[in-house]
Amino acid sequence: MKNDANIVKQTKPAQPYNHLILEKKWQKKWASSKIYKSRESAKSTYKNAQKGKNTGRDKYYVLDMFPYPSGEGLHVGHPKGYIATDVVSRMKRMQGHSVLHPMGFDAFGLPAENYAIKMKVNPADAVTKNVSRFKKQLEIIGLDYDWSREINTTDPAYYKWTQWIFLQLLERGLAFESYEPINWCPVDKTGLANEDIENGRCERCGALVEKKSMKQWVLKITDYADRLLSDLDAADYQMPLLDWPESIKEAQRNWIGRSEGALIKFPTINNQTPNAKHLKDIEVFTTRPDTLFGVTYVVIAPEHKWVAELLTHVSNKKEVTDYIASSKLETEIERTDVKKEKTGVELKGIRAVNPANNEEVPVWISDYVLADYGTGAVMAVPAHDERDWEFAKKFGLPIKHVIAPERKGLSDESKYSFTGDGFLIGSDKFDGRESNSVKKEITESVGGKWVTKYKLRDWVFSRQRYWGEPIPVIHCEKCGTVPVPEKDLPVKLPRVKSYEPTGTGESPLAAIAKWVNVKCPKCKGKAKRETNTMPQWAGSSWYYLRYMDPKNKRALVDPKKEKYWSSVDLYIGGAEHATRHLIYARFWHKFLYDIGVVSTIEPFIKLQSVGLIMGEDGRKMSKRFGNVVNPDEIVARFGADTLRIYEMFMGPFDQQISWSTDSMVGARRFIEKVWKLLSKVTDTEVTLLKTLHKTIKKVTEDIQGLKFNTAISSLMIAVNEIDDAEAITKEQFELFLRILAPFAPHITDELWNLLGNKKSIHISAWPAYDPMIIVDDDVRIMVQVNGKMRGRFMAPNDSPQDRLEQTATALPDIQKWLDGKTIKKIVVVPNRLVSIVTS
RNA sequence: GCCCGGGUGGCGAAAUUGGUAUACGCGCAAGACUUAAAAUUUUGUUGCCGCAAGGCAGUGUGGGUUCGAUUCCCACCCCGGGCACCA
Repeated sequence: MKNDANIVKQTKPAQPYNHLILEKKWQKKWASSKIYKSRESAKSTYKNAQKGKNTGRDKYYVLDMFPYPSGEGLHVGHPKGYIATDVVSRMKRMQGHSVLHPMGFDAFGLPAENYAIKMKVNPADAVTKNVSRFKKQLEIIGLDYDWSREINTTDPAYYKWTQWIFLQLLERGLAFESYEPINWCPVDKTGLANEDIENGRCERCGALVEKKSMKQWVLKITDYADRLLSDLDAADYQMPLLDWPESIKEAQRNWIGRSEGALIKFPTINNQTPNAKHLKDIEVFTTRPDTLFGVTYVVIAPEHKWVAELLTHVSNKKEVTDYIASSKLETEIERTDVKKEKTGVELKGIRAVNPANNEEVPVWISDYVLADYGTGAVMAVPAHDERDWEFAKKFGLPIKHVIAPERKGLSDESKYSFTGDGFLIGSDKFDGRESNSVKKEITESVGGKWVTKYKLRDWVFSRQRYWGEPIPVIHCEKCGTVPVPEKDLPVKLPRVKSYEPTGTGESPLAAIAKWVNVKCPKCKGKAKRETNTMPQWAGSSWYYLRYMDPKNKRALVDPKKEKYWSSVDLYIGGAEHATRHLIYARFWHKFLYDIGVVSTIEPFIKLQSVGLIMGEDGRKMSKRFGNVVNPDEIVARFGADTLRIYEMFMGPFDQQISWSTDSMVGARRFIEKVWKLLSKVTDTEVTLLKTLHKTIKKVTEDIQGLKFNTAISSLMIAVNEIDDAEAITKEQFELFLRILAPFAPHITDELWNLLGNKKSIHISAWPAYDPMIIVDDDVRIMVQVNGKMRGRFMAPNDSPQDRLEQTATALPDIQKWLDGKTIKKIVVVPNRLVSIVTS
């Protein structure tokens, strides 16, 4: 019936769909016609922003987290995010935005270096090779990147500016040398930042992390802790509230870990001498100063310098030093294990004085107190803190209740520590007060200070590895640490034969005398270069700015002192970067804002995380499991358009999902159906307009909202309806092709071309829907009786309520249920339902 | 332990944010085409009862609010993620 040749006047003979020929053809055409070349530049972005209140409305900067080019190449999961940005970027371009959609490579760092060591090649050569492989793999997917802006973090012209930013940090005291013990990975043989550790293990290799004291460069990210936290929720005059997934915001909040509390000084005395000589003050940090009267002892972290200072007054020196030594041997994971039994030693001969009631309490050292949080010492209130409770129980220390859950007094007689809020008891003049309301008052009464503390630690920035940006600093015997003058940047990483980590705490660069020994820039005397390199995250902390320069050459600082570098409008990548890359990049961006280089306070306005694609077996895709699916093979077999449709249709974009090659047939059938629609194009007017306009609305909104799966579903519905119809006009088919184009760029450009269009569909205008066409003339009204669906009928749009009531109650299907009952109430929802309640 | 998500057919998932639960796709079953298979195509596909019309149940579990709850509230159970001896 539907193939009746008398009705369908074909414009073109049907030809078989050959994705291999067709996709290659269009990829070549796009490249030669340069339709994806971005006109956007940092400068034009800035100028656009200056034009009016519609800041950056014209430009649209959509960015993928750039990959590090591993030797294994891409698997089918990697392109998911890239396809998503591609879909958005294509729609935005068609909507008339000046789109910036670039790609580059994050090629410094441990993964690249370890791969090179394993394969026994120089990392620089491995990177070059891997990058070209990655690019080939990306090209066949038909992504609209502007490759003229490609960047590579290992390019000296690039890392010159990574080094430049370091120098700016140094100049402002935000980069400094530290000798504090840091986390050390014994396998990768390098120091690590707090962010590089997962459950006490090296995030890269899984080795147990050790503590090691050594000279380190550290960035003072903690100076930005408050802004990194508050700007997650702050809208600014020039910047909307960050449109980020709540889970990532929350992960950052947890990571930054703000808490408010009191600093309180406990004087210590030597209680062996007759007149109790005052030794020094131990300052503690507590979030519960309301429990101050319940303090029964004080604990200091064993490695704290105060312990060493007090040691001469301690009568059990040996015991104490033994404990300090043994706690040093513990790994981070042993020490911070929640379930670990408490250990500790009392500093005998010393007492601390509770400033609230002048009570003398013992002083202990224990590794349950962390040296690098708060002040490294705590006041212990076993009655109201679970850790202190456990410790007190184990060592038989007194427990004193000072908070009662209810006003009347203790409800449960001290069987456990009560950590909730309540009413003060045994607290002198504060008795009866509500615990929460009295914190600041108690703090003041003992001369304490109300402060804010963060869990965020400063960023350990040195790596004792070869493959990273050299830290641009020179150590002079006379002048000390001297920054490399800006004119001498970049400090190039020398090409070497041996680049394996030494494990000595020095980087392999230290062995290259020719490179290390330099003249001091200040006094021209003998000096040595800093041989540590920057961590993997350095280059990626500002790379999005580099893309904004069309020629990739402009200095990061504008000669005219104009700050025009801006933000990314949409940023897509893995959620695993929540507390690493995304914190570091925000930190650097804010710093660059402070020194006048960027014009915005946040780097990424909208962020979306990609859900991982797992192997068919549900495990992470990995060579190890043999479950890796290669995109090249999928593209060869099914076509890039099919791969794109499939990956976008699999499920909600941010959700983790297992790959299924079998399920790809659905996407392929859809593409083939679209291909066959060409034979339905005719002059005859048919009633598809409403369907098409509804689909335009849905697809436009869904792409905007990154709901690609439902966008494709509505495209499928449209195809099915067009297929069921007898024909479609050229104009209507063109409407459809244009909203499909972002998802399936090759086949749509081919069909667009076959319909007689000369220019690419991807630079055609995105269709607008007509709200008048979308409105339904008749709507379906449901009828409920006592909350159950009992019937339905059609009525003109916007029918009056009484009219709907009448029709509904008169329906035979409904009469049946009303028989013998009286109507108590009728609820009418316009254009939707009539709900009847009977007795 | 604390904090974020989430739990819907055989499977991946939809649901205008309080208004027809299961759209779209996969799979499966039956039919058509075929010597046959693949491909294609048609029909069906939440469960139970029924020849059917239809009825009853049904969105992790148990309660509640409402004419009406996948959606809101309370309690609990599972799954994923973040933080965690952070005082």
